[in-house]
Amino acid sequence: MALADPVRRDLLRRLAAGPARVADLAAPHPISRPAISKHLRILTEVGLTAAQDHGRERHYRLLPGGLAPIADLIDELSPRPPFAESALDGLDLEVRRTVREHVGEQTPRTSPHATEETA
Amino acid sequence: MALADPVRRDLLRRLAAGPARVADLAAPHPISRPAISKHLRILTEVGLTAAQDHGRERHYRLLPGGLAPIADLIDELSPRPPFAESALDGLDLEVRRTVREHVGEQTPRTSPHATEETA
DNA sequence: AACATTAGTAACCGATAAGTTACCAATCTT
DNA sequence: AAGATTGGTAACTTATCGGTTACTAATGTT
Repeated sequence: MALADPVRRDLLRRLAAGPARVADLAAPHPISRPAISKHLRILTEVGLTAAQDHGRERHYRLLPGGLAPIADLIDELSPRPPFAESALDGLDLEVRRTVREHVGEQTPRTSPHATEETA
Repeated sequence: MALADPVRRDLLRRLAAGPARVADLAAPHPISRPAISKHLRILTEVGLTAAQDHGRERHYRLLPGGLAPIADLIDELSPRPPFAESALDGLDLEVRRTVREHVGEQTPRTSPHATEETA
């Protein structure tokens, strides 16, 4: 994903404040200009930015539409209206939990990763 | 970023429909179960999911709050109300463009990446 | 008690990604 | 026209990532 890289996110934030030349975009970053160039290419390829040449400089700007796919994903992952099924699953879990509770047990296993709750 | 991987996005979509066991989460994917385990660890580390043990099975569920950071980013990148500065930059670009227009020029350079507009 | 099932860890491998330096092209400046 | 500025490409290096197989632990089943 294009948003995966912190440098790229930074570039986008900068561009959210308006178009900018490559040199200006690169300035705040400790990495080489070719590296910035690559990031800009990636952002452009996925439709998040676009460029316009003005003589020897190139102005990049944000294409807000490019965010749509991610926006879609996040609300696809927000079980807002129809959390009916979800609620049922939760009920199911609750039932099983309650049942096991009455037999008495602990759950160690091989130090599982961040199991937080061991209901 | 955790959302960078398609498998992970799939797991999240599945979990959006309610909690699930690891085996069920792994089933639709052609990759090995340890690979799924890794993905689940990553998702859990960034706070997108959580797990509960039920005997020998482990139920993962979505933690909707985990999406906040990305949600924040996307609307941070949406120059909605204060696009005043942006508008000014655009104007500036337009001015320079217009000026150059009257001198006559083409812009080839070394086959730049997806320059689209060469105003 | 023996076996099957569920799931995590360890160690390793190949591909990808992000960075570097060196170089070139085009445009502006003087 | 010479030199400086701007920005992209090429080739390479290294670190990270996603995957694999082999193994182990714990729980459930018969």
